[in-house]
Amino acid sequence: MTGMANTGKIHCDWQEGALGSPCNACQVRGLTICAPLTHDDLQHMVSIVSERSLEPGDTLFSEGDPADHLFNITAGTMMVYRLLADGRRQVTGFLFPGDFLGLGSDKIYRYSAEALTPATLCRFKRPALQEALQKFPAMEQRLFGMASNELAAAQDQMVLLGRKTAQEKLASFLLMLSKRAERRGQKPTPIPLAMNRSEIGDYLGLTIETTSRVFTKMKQSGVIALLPSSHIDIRDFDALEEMAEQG
Amino acid sequence: MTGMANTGKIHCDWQEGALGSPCNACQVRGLTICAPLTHDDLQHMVSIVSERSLEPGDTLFSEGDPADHLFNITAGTMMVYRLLADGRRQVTGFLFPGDFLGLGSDKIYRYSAEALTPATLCRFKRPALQEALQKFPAMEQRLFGMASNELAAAQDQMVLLGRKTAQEKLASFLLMLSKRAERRGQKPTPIPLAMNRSEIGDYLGLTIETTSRVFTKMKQSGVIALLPSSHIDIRDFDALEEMAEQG
DNA sequence: CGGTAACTTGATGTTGGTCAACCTAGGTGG
DNA sequence: CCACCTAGGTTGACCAACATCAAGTTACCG
Repeated sequence: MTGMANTGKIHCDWQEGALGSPCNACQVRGLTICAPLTHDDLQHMVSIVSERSLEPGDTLFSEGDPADHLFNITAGTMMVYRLLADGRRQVTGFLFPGDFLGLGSDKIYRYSAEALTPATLCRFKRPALQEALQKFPAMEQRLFGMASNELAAAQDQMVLLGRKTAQEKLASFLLMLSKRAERRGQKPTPIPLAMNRSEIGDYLGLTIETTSRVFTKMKQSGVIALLPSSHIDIRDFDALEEMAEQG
Repeated sequence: MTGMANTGKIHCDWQEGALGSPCNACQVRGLTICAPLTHDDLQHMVSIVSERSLEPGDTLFSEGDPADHLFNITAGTMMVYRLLADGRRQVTGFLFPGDFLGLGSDKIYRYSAEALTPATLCRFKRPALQEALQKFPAMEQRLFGMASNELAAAQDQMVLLGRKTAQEKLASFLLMLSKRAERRGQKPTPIPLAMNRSEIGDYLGLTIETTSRVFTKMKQSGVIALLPSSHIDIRDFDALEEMAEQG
Protein backbone atom coordinates (compact mmCIF):
# COMPACT_ATOMS: atom_id res chain seq x y z
CA MET A 1 0.00 0.00 0.00
CA THR A 2 1.20 3.44 0.92
CA GLY A 3 0.97 5.00 -2.47
CA MET A 4 2.19 8.15 -0.83
CA ALA A 5 0.92 11.18 -2.67
CA ASN A 6 3.64 13.24 -4.22
CA THR A 7 3.08 16.81 -3.23
CA GLY A 8 6.28 17.50 -5.17
CA LYS A 9 6.81 21.23 -5.22
CA ILE A 10 9.33 21.26 -8.02
CA HIS A 11 10.82 24.68 -7.39
CA CYS A 12 13.44 24.18 -10.05
CA ASP A 13 16.66 25.35 -8.48
CA TRP A 14 19.38 23.62 -10.45
CA GLN A 15 22.53 25.65 -10.28
CA GLU A 16 25.07 25.56 -13.03
CA GLY A 17 28.34 24.23 -11.78
CA ALA A 18 30.28 27.12 -13.19
CA LEU A 19 28.70 29.50 -10.75
CA GLY A 20 29.70 28.59 -7.26
CA SER A 21 30.24 24.89 -7.70
CA PRO A 22 32.94 23.87 -5.30
CA CYS A 23 33.99 20.36 -6.44
CA ASN A 24 37.32 21.12 -4.84
CA ALA A 25 35.67 21.73 -1.52
CA CYS A 26 33.35 18.73 -1.86
CA GLN A 27 33.08 17.11 1.56
CA VAL A 28 32.10 13.70 0.22
CA ARG A 29 34.24 13.41 -2.88
CA GLY A 30 35.97 10.34 -1.50
CA LEU A 31 32.63 8.55 -1.57
CA THR A 32 31.48 9.63 -5.03
CA ILE A 33 32.44 8.76 -8.58
CA CYS A 34 34.80 11.74 -8.40
CA ALA A 35 36.98 10.01 -5.81
CA PRO A 36 39.78 9.05 -8.21
CA LEU A 37 39.96 12.39 -10.03
CA THR A 38 42.86 14.81 -9.88
CA HIS A 39 42.53 18.46 -9.09
CA ASP A 40 42.69 19.23 -12.80
CA ASP A 41 40.15 16.57 -13.75
CA LEU A 42 37.75 18.19 -11.33
CA GLN A 43 37.76 21.36 -13.37
CA HIS A 44 36.12 19.44 -16.17
CA MET A 45 33.54 17.98 -13.83
CA VAL A 46 32.69 21.46 -12.57
CA SER A 47 31.87 22.40 -16.15
CA ILE A 48 29.34 19.60 -16.66
CA VAL A 49 27.70 19.38 -13.23
CA SER A 50 24.74 21.20 -11.79
CA GLU A 51 23.56 21.08 -8.22
CA ARG A 52 20.18 20.74 -6.66
CA SER A 53 18.62 20.77 -3.22
CA LEU A 54 15.55 18.80 -2.34
CA GLU A 55 13.19 19.05 0.59
CA PRO A 56 11.76 15.98 2.35
CA GLY A 57 9.04 14.49 0.16
CA ASP A 58 10.32 16.07 -3.05
CA THR A 59 10.37 13.72 -6.01
CA LEU A 60 13.58 13.82 -8.04
CA PHE A 61 12.10 11.74 -10.85
CA SER A 62 9.35 9.20 -11.34
CA GLU A 63 9.14 5.78 -12.91
CA GLY A 64 8.66 6.36 -16.62
CA ASP A 65 10.28 9.80 -16.86
CA PRO A 66 12.88 10.16 -19.59
CA ALA A 67 16.21 9.24 -18.01
CA ASP A 68 18.24 12.21 -19.19
CA HIS A 69 20.31 12.64 -16.07
CA LEU A 70 22.44 10.76 -13.62
CA PHE A 71 23.08 11.86 -10.05
CA ASN A 72 25.49 11.66 -7.21
CA ILE A 73 24.11 12.37 -3.77
CA THR A 74 26.17 14.80 -1.74
CA ALA A 75 23.96 15.20 1.32
CA GLY A 76 20.78 13.76 2.78
CA THR A 77 18.90 10.50 2.33
CA MET A 78 16.99 9.44 -0.76
CA MET A 79 14.61 6.56 -1.35
CA VAL A 80 14.03 4.70 -4.60
CA TYR A 81 10.95 2.58 -5.13
CA ARG A 82 8.68 0.93 -7.64
CA LEU A 83 4.91 0.66 -7.62
CA LEU A 84 2.65 -2.14 -8.81
CA ALA A 85 -0.47 -1.26 -10.75
CA ASP A 86 -2.67 -1.48 -7.64
CA GLY A 87 -0.41 0.73 -5.53
CA ARG A 88 1.65 -1.82 -3.67
CA ARG A 89 5.10 -0.35 -3.21
CA GLN A 90 8.51 -1.94 -3.05
CA VAL A 91 11.27 0.30 -1.82
CA THR A 92 14.34 -0.96 -3.67
CA GLY A 93 16.89 1.14 -1.88
CA PHE A 94 17.89 3.93 0.44
CA LEU A 95 20.69 6.16 -0.78
CA PHE A 96 23.17 8.21 1.21
CA PRO A 97 25.90 10.76 0.49
CA GLY A 98 28.30 9.40 -2.09
CA ASP A 99 25.78 7.01 -3.61
CA PHE A 100 25.18 7.13 -7.32
CA LEU A 101 21.65 7.36 -8.64
CA GLY A 102 20.39 6.49 -12.10
CA LEU A 103 22.10 3.21 -12.88
CA GLY A 104 20.01 0.50 -14.44
CA SER A 105 18.02 3.03 -16.39
CA ASP A 106 17.96 3.08 -20.11
CA LYS A 107 15.79 5.57 -21.94
CA ILE A 108 13.42 5.99 -19.02
CA TYR A 109 13.78 5.67 -15.27
CA ARG A 110 12.47 2.33 -14.09
CA TYR A 111 11.85 3.55 -10.55
CA SER A 112 11.03 6.70 -8.68
CA ALA A 113 13.38 8.64 -6.45
CA GLU A 114 12.32 10.81 -3.56
CA ALA A 115 14.08 12.73 -0.82
CA LEU A 116 13.48 11.62 2.76
CA THR A 117 15.49 14.46 4.30
CA PRO A 118 16.78 17.74 2.96
CA ALA A 119 19.22 16.59 0.30
CA THR A 120 21.64 17.93 -2.25
CA LEU A 121 22.87 16.21 -5.36
CA CYS A 122 25.12 16.65 -8.34
CA ARG A 123 23.38 16.19 -11.64
CA PHE A 124 25.05 15.13 -14.88
CA LYS A 125 23.54 15.04 -18.31
CA ARG A 126 23.90 11.50 -19.54
CA PRO A 127 26.00 12.23 -22.65
CA ALA A 128 28.27 14.66 -20.78
CA LEU A 129 28.97 12.08 -18.11
CA GLN A 130 29.49 9.39 -20.72
CA GLU A 131 32.11 11.61 -22.30
CA ALA A 132 33.77 12.31 -18.98
CA LEU A 133 33.92 8.58 -18.26
CA GLN A 134 35.81 8.07 -21.51
CA LYS A 135 38.10 10.88 -20.59
CA PHE A 136 38.78 9.58 -17.08
CA PRO A 137 39.07 5.80 -17.14
CA ALA A 138 39.67 5.79 -13.39
CA MET A 139 36.24 7.31 -12.90
CA GLU A 140 34.74 4.72 -15.21
CA GLN A 141 36.32 1.95 -13.17
CA ARG A 142 35.09 3.60 -10.03
CA LEU A 143 31.55 3.68 -11.37
CA PHE A 144 31.79 0.08 -12.48
CA GLY A 145 32.92 -0.85 -9.01
CA MET A 146 29.99 1.01 -7.50
CA ALA A 147 27.61 -0.78 -9.86
CA SER A 148 29.13 -4.10 -8.80
CA ASN A 149 28.59 -3.26 -5.17
CA GLU A 150 25.03 -2.33 -5.89
CA LEU A 151 24.52 -5.68 -7.61
CA ALA A 152 25.90 -7.50 -4.59
CA ALA A 153 23.64 -5.46 -2.30
CA ALA A 154 20.68 -6.32 -4.51
CA GLN A 155 21.44 -10.00 -4.07
CA ASP A 156 21.63 -9.58 -0.31
CA GLN A 157 18.25 -7.94 -0.47
CA MET A 158 16.79 -10.82 -2.49
CA VAL A 159 17.93 -13.24 0.20
CA LEU A 160 16.35 -11.01 2.81
CA LEU A 161 13.05 -10.64 0.97
CA GLY A 162 12.76 -14.23 -0.14
CA ARG A 163 13.99 -16.20 2.82
CA LYS A 164 14.20 -14.21 6.04
CA THR A 165 11.63 -13.82 8.80
CA ALA A 166 10.32 -10.44 9.91
CA GLN A 167 12.76 -10.30 12.81
CA GLU A 168 15.72 -11.34 10.67
CA LYS A 169 14.75 -8.71 8.12
CA LEU A 170 14.69 -5.86 10.60
CA ALA A 171 17.91 -6.98 12.28
CA SER A 172 19.65 -7.14 8.89
CA PHE A 173 18.29 -3.74 8.00
CA LEU A 174 19.55 -2.03 11.13
CA LEU A 175 22.98 -3.61 10.76
CA MET A 176 23.13 -2.49 7.14
CA LEU A 177 22.32 1.08 8.12
CA SER A 178 24.94 0.95 10.84
CA LYS A 179 27.64 -0.40 8.53
CA ARG A 180 26.89 2.15 5.86
CA ALA A 181 26.98 4.99 8.39
CA GLU A 182 30.35 3.72 9.51
CA ARG A 183 31.65 3.61 5.96
CA ARG A 184 30.71 7.28 5.66
CA GLY A 185 32.79 8.01 8.70
CA GLN A 186 29.97 8.19 11.21
CA LYS A 187 29.55 6.19 14.37
CA PRO A 188 27.88 2.77 14.02
CA THR A 189 25.35 3.73 16.67
CA PRO A 190 23.04 5.47 17.31
CA ILE A 191 21.55 5.46 13.83
CA PRO A 192 19.45 8.39 12.63
CA LEU A 193 16.42 6.84 10.95
CA ALA A 194 15.48 9.05 8.03
CA MET A 195 12.67 6.70 7.01
CA ASN A 196 9.38 6.00 8.72
CA ARG A 197 7.81 2.61 9.51
CA SER A 198 5.90 2.52 6.26
CA GLU A 199 9.04 3.06 4.21
CA ILE A 200 10.95 0.48 6.21
CA GLY A 201 8.12 -1.99 5.79
CA ASP A 202 7.99 -1.41 2.06
CA TYR A 203 11.75 -2.00 1.92
CA LEU A 204 11.57 -5.24 3.90
CA GLY A 205 8.42 -6.66 2.35
CA LEU A 206 6.42 -6.19 5.54
CA THR A 207 3.44 -4.14 6.65
CA ILE A 208 3.78 -1.11 8.82
CA GLU A 209 2.18 -2.97 11.73
CA THR A 210 4.53 -5.93 11.58
CA THR A 211 7.47 -3.58 11.34
CA SER A 212 6.31 -1.73 14.42
CA ARG A 213 5.72 -4.94 16.37
CA VAL A 214 9.22 -6.23 15.61
CA PHE A 215 10.69 -2.89 16.71
CA THR A 216 8.78 -3.21 19.95
CA LYS A 217 9.98 -6.74 20.56
CA MET A 218 13.61 -5.78 19.91
CA LYS A 219 13.27 -2.84 22.22
CA GLN A 220 11.78 -5.03 24.94
CA SER A 221 14.57 -7.57 24.61
CA GLY A 222 17.08 -4.76 25.10
CA VAL A 223 18.88 -5.29 21.79
CA ILE A 224 18.02 -1.79 20.63
CA ALA A 225 16.65 1.37 22.18
CA LEU A 226 14.49 3.99 20.51
CA LEU A 227 15.94 7.44 21.17
CA PRO A 228 14.19 10.75 20.54
CA SER A 229 13.85 12.09 17.00
CA SER A 230 13.90 8.67 15.38
CA HIS A 231 17.34 7.54 16.42
CA ILE A 232 18.00 3.86 17.05
CA ASP A 233 20.63 2.89 19.53
CA ILE A 234 22.06 -0.57 19.00
CA ARG A 235 22.74 -1.90 22.47
CA ASP A 236 23.89 -5.39 21.54
CA PHE A 237 25.54 -5.81 18.15
CA ASP A 238 26.25 -9.50 18.69
CA ALA A 239 22.64 -10.29 19.45
CA LEU A 240 21.53 -8.27 16.46
CA GLU A 241 23.94 -10.11 14.20
CA GLU A 242 22.68 -13.38 15.62
CA MET A 243 19.13 -12.29 14.83
CA ALA A 244 20.06 -11.33 11.27
CA GLU A 245 21.12 -14.92 10.57
CA GLN A 246 23.57 -13.86 7.90
CA GLY A 247 24.57 -16.45 5.28
CA MET B 1 15.68 -25.49 2.77
CA THR B 2 16.95 -27.65 0.00
CA GLY B 3 20.62 -27.48 0.71
CA MET B 4 21.15 -29.72 -2.31
CA ALA B 5 24.28 -31.79 -1.93
CA ASN B 6 26.94 -31.02 -4.48
CA THR B 7 28.17 -34.26 -5.94
CA GLY B 8 30.40 -32.04 -8.09
CA LYS B 9 32.65 -34.27 -10.13
CA ILE B 10 35.15 -31.62 -11.11
CA HIS B 11 36.74 -33.39 -14.05
CA CYS B 12 38.85 -30.39 -14.91
CA ASP B 13 38.54 -30.02 -18.63
CA TRP B 14 39.39 -26.41 -19.30
CA GLN B 15 40.64 -26.06 -22.82
CA GLU B 16 43.02 -23.34 -23.79
CA GLY B 17 41.50 -21.07 -26.36
CA ALA B 18 44.47 -21.33 -28.66
CA LEU B 19 43.73 -24.96 -29.38
CA GLY B 20 40.45 -25.23 -31.17
CA SER B 21 38.68 -22.21 -29.78
CA PRO B 22 36.39 -20.94 -32.45
CA CYS B 23 35.37 -17.46 -31.32
CA ASN B 24 34.78 -16.73 -34.97
CA ALA B 25 32.31 -19.55 -35.18
CA CYS B 26 30.66 -18.67 -31.85
CA GLN B 27 26.94 -19.18 -32.25
CA VAL B 28 25.96 -16.81 -29.47
CA ARG B 29 28.50 -14.04 -29.88
CA GLY B 30 25.76 -11.50 -30.49
CA LEU B 31 24.52 -12.15 -26.95
CA THR B 32 27.86 -12.05 -25.15
CA ILE B 33 30.32 -9.37 -24.18
CA CYS B 34 32.08 -10.16 -27.46
CA ALA B 35 29.16 -8.83 -29.49
CA PRO B 36 30.80 -5.51 -30.44
CA LEU B 37 34.21 -6.94 -31.33
CA THR B 38 35.71 -7.02 -34.80
CA HIS B 39 37.16 -10.08 -36.42
CA ASP B 40 40.63 -8.91 -35.43
CA ASP B 41 39.66 -8.12 -31.86
CA LEU B 42 38.42 -11.67 -31.53
CA GLN B 43 41.90 -12.98 -32.12
CA HIS B 44 42.95 -11.38 -28.88
CA MET B 45 40.00 -12.86 -27.04
CA VAL B 46 40.90 -16.32 -28.35
CA SER B 47 44.28 -15.90 -26.71
CA ILE B 48 42.87 -15.19 -23.24
CA VAL B 49 39.84 -17.46 -23.12
CA SER B 50 39.46 -21.06 -22.06
CA GLU B 51 36.38 -23.20 -22.43
CA ARG B 52 34.64 -25.56 -20.13
CA SER B 53 31.74 -27.97 -20.21
CA LEU B 54 29.62 -28.76 -17.19
CA GLU B 55 27.18 -31.56 -16.51
CA PRO B 56 23.86 -31.02 -14.69
CA GLY B 57 24.55 -30.60 -11.00
CA ASP B 58 28.19 -29.56 -11.46
CA THR B 59 29.26 -26.62 -9.35
CA LEU B 60 31.24 -23.97 -11.21
CA PHE B 61 32.21 -22.16 -8.03
CA SER B 62 30.93 -21.76 -4.50
CA GLU B 63 30.23 -18.83 -2.23
CA GLY B 64 33.55 -17.90 -0.66
CA ASP B 65 35.84 -19.27 -3.37
CA PRO B 66 38.50 -16.84 -4.60
CA ALA B 67 36.97 -14.96 -7.52
CA ASP B 68 39.80 -15.33 -9.99
CA HIS B 69 37.68 -15.81 -13.08
CA LEU B 70 34.77 -14.34 -14.95
CA PHE B 71 32.55 -16.29 -17.32
CA ASN B 72 30.31 -15.97 -20.30
CA ILE B 73 27.80 -18.75 -20.82
CA THR B 74 27.71 -20.14 -24.34
CA ALA B 75 25.28 -23.03 -23.90
CA GLY B 76 22.99 -24.47 -21.24
CA THR B 77 21.33 -23.09 -18.13
CA MET B 78 23.08 -22.10 -14.92
CA MET B 79 21.70 -21.22 -11.50
CA VAL B 80 23.24 -18.85 -8.96
CA TYR B 81 22.19 -18.91 -5.33
CA ARG B 82 23.09 -18.00 -1.79
CA LEU B 83 22.59 -19.98 1.38
CA LEU B 84 21.76 -18.83 4.88
CA ALA B 85 23.59 -20.39 7.81
CA ASP B 86 20.75 -22.84 8.48
CA GLY B 87 20.50 -24.00 4.88
CA ARG B 88 17.68 -21.84 3.57
CA ARG B 89 18.45 -21.09 -0.04
CA GLN B 90 17.69 -18.09 -2.20
CA VAL B 91 18.22 -18.58 -5.90
CA THR B 92 19.25 -15.15 -7.13
CA GLY B 93 19.21 -15.92 -10.82
CA PHE B 94 19.01 -18.28 -13.74
CA LEU B 95 21.51 -17.70 -16.51
CA PHE B 96 21.27 -18.56 -20.19
CA PRO B 97 23.55 -18.45 -23.23
CA GLY B 98 25.09 -15.01 -23.60
CA ASP B 99 24.73 -14.13 -19.93
CA PHE B 100 27.78 -12.96 -18.04
CA LEU B 101 28.69 -14.58 -14.76
CA GLY B 102 30.90 -13.21 -12.02
CA LEU B 103 29.79 -9.61 -11.68
CA GLY B 104 29.32 -8.25 -8.20
CA SER B 105 32.22 -10.31 -6.93
CA ASP B 106 35.27 -8.78 -5.45
CA LYS B 107 38.02 -10.95 -4.06
CA ILE B 108 35.69 -13.87 -3.46
CA TYR B 109 32.46 -15.06 -5.04
CA ARG B 110 29.49 -14.02 -2.99
CA TYR B 111 27.25 -16.74 -4.38
CA SER B 112 27.46 -20.22 -5.80
CA ALA B 113 26.95 -21.17 -9.43
CA GLU B 114 25.76 -24.54 -10.62
CA ALA B 115 24.77 -26.05 -13.96
CA LEU B 116 21.16 -27.16 -14.38
CA THR B 117 21.72 -28.65 -17.83
CA PRO B 118 24.80 -29.61 -19.78
CA ALA B 119 26.51 -26.26 -20.23
CA THR B 120 29.55 -24.69 -21.80
CA LEU B 121 31.19 -21.44 -20.88
CA CYS B 122 34.06 -19.17 -21.72
CA ARG B 123 36.36 -18.42 -18.84
CA PHE B 124 38.52 -15.33 -18.48
CA LYS B 125 41.14 -14.64 -15.88
CA ARG B 126 40.14 -11.44 -14.17
CA PRO B 127 43.26 -9.40 -14.99
CA ALA B 128 43.31 -10.58 -18.61
CA LEU B 129 39.70 -9.56 -19.11
CA GLN B 130 40.34 -6.25 -17.36
CA GLU B 131 43.10 -5.61 -19.83
CA ALA B 132 40.95 -6.58 -22.77
CA LEU B 133 38.23 -4.22 -21.56
CA GLN B 134 40.73 -1.37 -21.62
CA LYS B 135 41.78 -2.38 -25.06
CA PHE B 136 38.25 -2.61 -26.42
CA PRO B 137 36.13 0.20 -25.00
CA ALA B 138 33.13 -1.07 -26.93
CA MET B 139 33.31 -4.31 -24.98
CA GLU B 140 33.59 -2.38 -21.74
CA GLN B 141 30.48 -0.42 -22.61
CA ARG B 142 28.74 -3.63 -23.55
CA LEU B 143 29.61 -5.14 -20.19
CA PHE B 144 28.48 -2.04 -18.38
CA GLY B 145 25.19 -2.23 -20.25
CA MET B 146 24.79 -5.87 -19.25
CA ALA B 147 25.50 -4.96 -15.62
CA SER B 148 22.86 -2.24 -15.83
CA ASN B 149 20.32 -4.70 -17.17
CA GLU B 150 21.16 -7.07 -14.39
CA LEU B 151 20.59 -4.31 -11.87
CA ALA B 152 17.21 -3.55 -13.38
CA ALA B 153 16.33 -7.25 -13.29
CA ALA B 154 17.39 -7.41 -9.66
CA GLN B 155 14.98 -4.60 -8.86
CA ASP B 156 12.17 -6.40 -10.65
CA GLN B 157 12.96 -9.42 -8.54
CA MET B 158 12.82 -7.38 -5.34
CA VAL B 159 9.34 -6.21 -6.27
CA LEU B 160 8.37 -9.79 -6.96
CA LEU B 161 9.81 -11.14 -3.71
CA GLY B 162 8.61 -8.34 -1.49
CA ARG B 163 5.18 -7.54 -2.79
CA LYS B 164 3.73 -10.18 -5.09
CA THR B 165 1.46 -13.11 -4.24
CA ALA B 166 2.40 -16.69 -5.07
CA GLN B 167 0.34 -16.64 -8.25
CA GLU B 168 1.73 -13.31 -9.36
CA LYS B 169 5.23 -14.60 -8.71
CA LEU B 170 4.86 -17.68 -10.86
CA ALA B 171 3.12 -15.78 -13.65
CA SER B 172 5.93 -13.20 -13.68
CA PHE B 173 8.50 -15.97 -13.69
CA LEU B 174 7.04 -17.78 -16.68
CA LEU B 175 6.72 -14.56 -18.63
CA MET B 176 10.32 -13.69 -17.83
CA LEU B 177 11.51 -17.07 -19.09
CA SER B 178 9.44 -16.66 -22.23
CA LYS B 179 10.77 -13.18 -22.95
CA ARG B 180 14.34 -14.24 -22.40
CA ALA B 181 13.92 -17.24 -24.67
CA GLU B 182 12.56 -14.92 -27.32
CA ARG B 183 15.50 -12.55 -26.94
CA ARG B 184 17.78 -15.50 -27.62
CA GLY B 185 15.91 -16.14 -30.83
CA GLN B 186 13.72 -18.97 -29.58
CA LYS B 187 9.96 -19.18 -29.62
CA PRO B 188 8.14 -17.61 -26.65
CA THR B 189 6.32 -20.87 -26.02
CA PRO B 190 6.60 -23.69 -25.14
CA ILE B 191 9.31 -23.04 -22.56
CA PRO B 192 11.77 -25.78 -21.64
CA LEU B 193 11.99 -25.70 -17.85
CA ALA B 194 15.55 -26.54 -16.91
CA MET B 195 14.79 -26.05 -13.22
CA ASN B 196 12.71 -28.18 -10.89
CA ARG B 197 10.00 -27.08 -8.45
CA SER B 198 12.44 -26.69 -5.61
CA GLU B 199 14.70 -24.39 -7.61
CA ILE B 200 11.75 -22.36 -8.84
CA GLY B 201 10.42 -22.09 -5.30
CA ASP B 202 13.78 -20.94 -4.00
CA TYR B 203 13.88 -18.33 -6.74
CA LEU B 204 10.39 -17.02 -5.99
CA GLY B 205 10.57 -17.16 -2.20
CA LEU B 206 8.05 -20.01 -2.02
CA THR B 207 8.09 -23.62 -0.90
CA ILE B 208 8.07 -26.49 -3.32
CA GLU B 209 4.50 -27.34 -2.32
CA THR B 210 3.14 -23.87 -2.93
CA THR B 211 4.94 -23.73 -6.25
CA SER B 212 3.37 -27.01 -7.28
CA ARG B 213 -0.09 -25.92 -6.18
CA VAL B 214 0.10 -22.72 -8.20
CA PHE B 215 1.23 -24.67 -11.24
CA THR B 216 -1.76 -26.95 -10.81
CA LYS B 217 -4.17 -24.05 -10.52
CA MET B 218 -2.78 -22.37 -13.63
CA LYS B 219 -3.02 -25.62 -15.51
CA GLN B 220 -6.62 -26.11 -14.41
CA SER B 221 -7.54 -22.60 -15.45
CA GLY B 222 -6.12 -23.32 -18.90
CA VAL B 223 -3.58 -20.51 -18.85
CA ILE B 224 -0.69 -22.93 -19.21
CA ALA B 225 -0.25 -26.59 -20.06
CA LEU B 226 2.43 -28.93 -18.76
CA LEU B 227 3.98 -30.79 -21.67
CA PRO B 228 6.24 -33.84 -21.45
CA SER B 229 9.86 -33.45 -20.38
CA SER B 230 9.21 -30.34 -18.33
CA HIS B 231 8.03 -28.02 -21.03
CA ILE B 232 5.47 -25.35 -20.24
CA ASP B 233 3.11 -24.23 -22.92
CA ILE B 234 1.69 -20.77 -22.39
CA ARG B 235 -1.85 -20.94 -23.72
CA ASP B 236 -3.00 -17.45 -22.81
CA PHE B 237 -0.35 -14.76 -22.65
CA ASP B 238 -2.83 -12.01 -21.85
CA ALA B 239 -4.22 -13.87 -18.87
CA LEU B 240 -0.70 -14.61 -17.66
CA GLU B 241 0.27 -10.97 -17.96
CA GLU B 242 -2.88 -10.04 -16.09
CA MET B 243 -1.91 -12.48 -13.35
CA ALA B 244 1.62 -11.08 -13.14
CA GLU B 245 0.22 -7.68 -12.17
CA GLN B 246 3.21 -5.85 -13.60
CA GLY B 247 3.96 -2.36 -12.27
C1' DC C 1 -2.80 23.80 23.66
C1' DG C 2 -5.08 21.58 20.08
C1' DG C 3 -4.49 19.01 15.65
C1' DT C 4 -2.58 15.74 12.88
C1' DA C 5 0.44 12.25 11.23
C1' DA C 6 3.11 8.66 12.74
C1' DC C 7 3.24 4.92 15.61
C1' DT C 8 1.57 1.20 18.66
C1' DT C 9 -1.38 -2.36 20.14
C1' DG C 10 -5.11 -5.74 19.99
C1' DA C 11 -8.45 -8.96 17.71
C1' DT C 12 -9.15 -11.57 13.86
C1' DG C 13 -8.30 -13.40 9.08
C1' DT C 14 -5.70 -15.42 5.25
C1' DT C 15 -1.90 -16.80 2.67
C1' DG C 16 1.45 -19.68 2.34
C1' DG C 17 4.31 -23.01 5.27
C1' DT C 18 4.68 -27.59 7.42
C1' DC C 19 4.00 -32.36 7.82
C1' DA C 20 2.65 -36.43 5.72
C1' DA C 21 0.98 -39.35 2.36
C1' DC C 22 0.65 -40.65 -2.21
C1' DC C 23 1.40 -40.53 -7.31
C1' DT C 24 4.13 -40.52 -11.58
C1' DA C 25 7.80 -40.93 -14.78
C1' DG C 26 12.18 -42.24 -15.90
C1' DG C 27 15.95 -45.35 -15.23
C1' DT C 28 17.92 -49.91 -13.84
C1' DG C 29 18.51 -54.56 -13.40
C1' DG C 30 16.67 -59.04 -13.64
C1' DC D 1 10.42 -56.32 -21.71
C1' DC D 2 8.71 -55.72 -17.41
C1' DA D 3 8.97 -54.97 -12.38
C1' DC D 4 10.86 -52.27 -9.30
C1' DC D 5 13.15 -48.28 -7.41
C1' DT D 6 13.67 -43.60 -6.70
C1' DA D 7 13.61 -38.68 -7.30
C1' DG D 8 10.55 -35.37 -8.32
C1' DG D 9 5.98 -33.87 -8.14
C1' DT D 10 1.19 -33.55 -6.32
C1' DT D 11 -2.32 -33.34 -2.95
C1' DG D 12 -4.52 -32.97 1.63
C1' DA D 13 -4.94 -31.60 6.54
C1' DC D 14 -3.41 -28.58 9.65
C1' DC D 15 -0.68 -24.60 11.42
C1' DA D 16 1.82 -20.25 12.06
C1' DA D 17 3.52 -16.01 10.56
C1' DC D 18 2.21 -12.16 8.92
C1' DA D 19 -1.67 -9.21 7.01
C1' DT D 20 -5.80 -6.80 7.85
C1' DC D 21 -9.00 -4.15 10.35
C1' DA D 22 -9.79 -1.21 14.10
C1' DA D 23 -8.84 1.46 18.08
C1' DG D 24 -5.95 3.86 20.80
C1' DT D 25 -1.53 6.54 21.93
C1' DT D 26 2.44 9.44 21.24
C1' DA D 27 5.01 13.15 19.51
C1' DC D 28 5.75 16.88 16.89
C1' DC D 29 4.26 21.61 15.11
C1' DG D 30 1.97 25.56 14.53
